[in-house]
Amino acid sequence: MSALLLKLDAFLPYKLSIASNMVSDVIAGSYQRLFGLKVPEWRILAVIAESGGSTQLEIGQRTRMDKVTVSRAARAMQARGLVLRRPNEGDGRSHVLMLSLAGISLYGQVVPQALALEQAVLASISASEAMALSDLLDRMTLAATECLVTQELVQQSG
Amino acid sequence: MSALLLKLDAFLPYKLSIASNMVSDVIAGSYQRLFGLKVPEWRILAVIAESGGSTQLEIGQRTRMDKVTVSRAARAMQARGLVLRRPNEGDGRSHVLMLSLAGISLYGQVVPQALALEQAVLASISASEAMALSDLLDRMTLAATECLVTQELVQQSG
DNA sequence: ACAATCTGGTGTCAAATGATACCAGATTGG
DNA sequence: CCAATCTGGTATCATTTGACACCAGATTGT
Repeated sequence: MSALLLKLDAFLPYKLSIASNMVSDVIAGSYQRLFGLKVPEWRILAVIAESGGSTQLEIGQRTRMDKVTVSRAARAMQARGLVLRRPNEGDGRSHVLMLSLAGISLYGQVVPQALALEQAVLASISASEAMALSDLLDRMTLAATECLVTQELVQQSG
Repeated sequence: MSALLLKLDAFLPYKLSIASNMVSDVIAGSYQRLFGLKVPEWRILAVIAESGGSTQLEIGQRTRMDKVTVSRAARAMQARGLVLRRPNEGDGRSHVLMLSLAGISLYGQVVPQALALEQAVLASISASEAMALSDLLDRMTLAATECLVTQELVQQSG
């Protein structure tokens, strides 16, 4: 029928999207139900816990989330008492976000759940396969990033 | 600091999400720019082209898109003259969506572009690695689907 | 030091997405 | 048959998401 063949089920970007959406649904649903956390919120929790303290800018760069998304999620978590804002000594415009005791405690509950979910999703995948998958995802991310950059250049000149 | 260790950068669901979003951005941007097609629209185009004719229900099941999303995208494509609606002889409630000549023509342009983008994203990945990736994504999708089902059961009984 | 510019963060608004209610046609049971 | 229920599809509404404008504070050049 068509000059070139395209089987949607074999099209990798499509499969990647389906897999990611499925996994995200599982994770998002679980965190929402158990902890009342949305995805941006739990990402912020993770980043702050790892770093010990970050500005919103750093969080955005690290997680590739929009700065508006970060702003909203951070305020919600502050309102819930999970996150504290300390003035940033180096720059009066930004603040350093840190976990409160409640935030640390919640993080302690979230981590085992996260690892359990990861195990569930990787149920049928061996450790070496998981490492290979991780590497392949990195390479795809890198290649896609380069595509995006050149696209944006075209956008500007066109 | 934390009882259990969680490195966000090594957390596979997170990496999967990042990779998928990057790739989706590349594809979505390209199709929007070149053909004026949004992701749901191009998926519908692909499904109809492969099947030769589908109802919206079939498209939704096949692509896991919400039926509302399918409905809107199908109407937009009909308005653009890419898609025709024929009454479904077996069921008066639904219609069979088919490609018009313009739709077939557009599909002919879209397919090579899709394959080229796939190649670009897979630039640093060998054919055998791509097959392995495809297989791993399938298994993750399956595992996540099972998780979702059990979650929904919990939701109901709780 | 101060004018001009730049940047982190937030408010506002528009577009996208999904849940719910609803309608027309189909199916089932008496 | 026809009443009751079910299902494909659409309209409506609430929520989420991102683009843009804006503000306060920082940086740079003279």
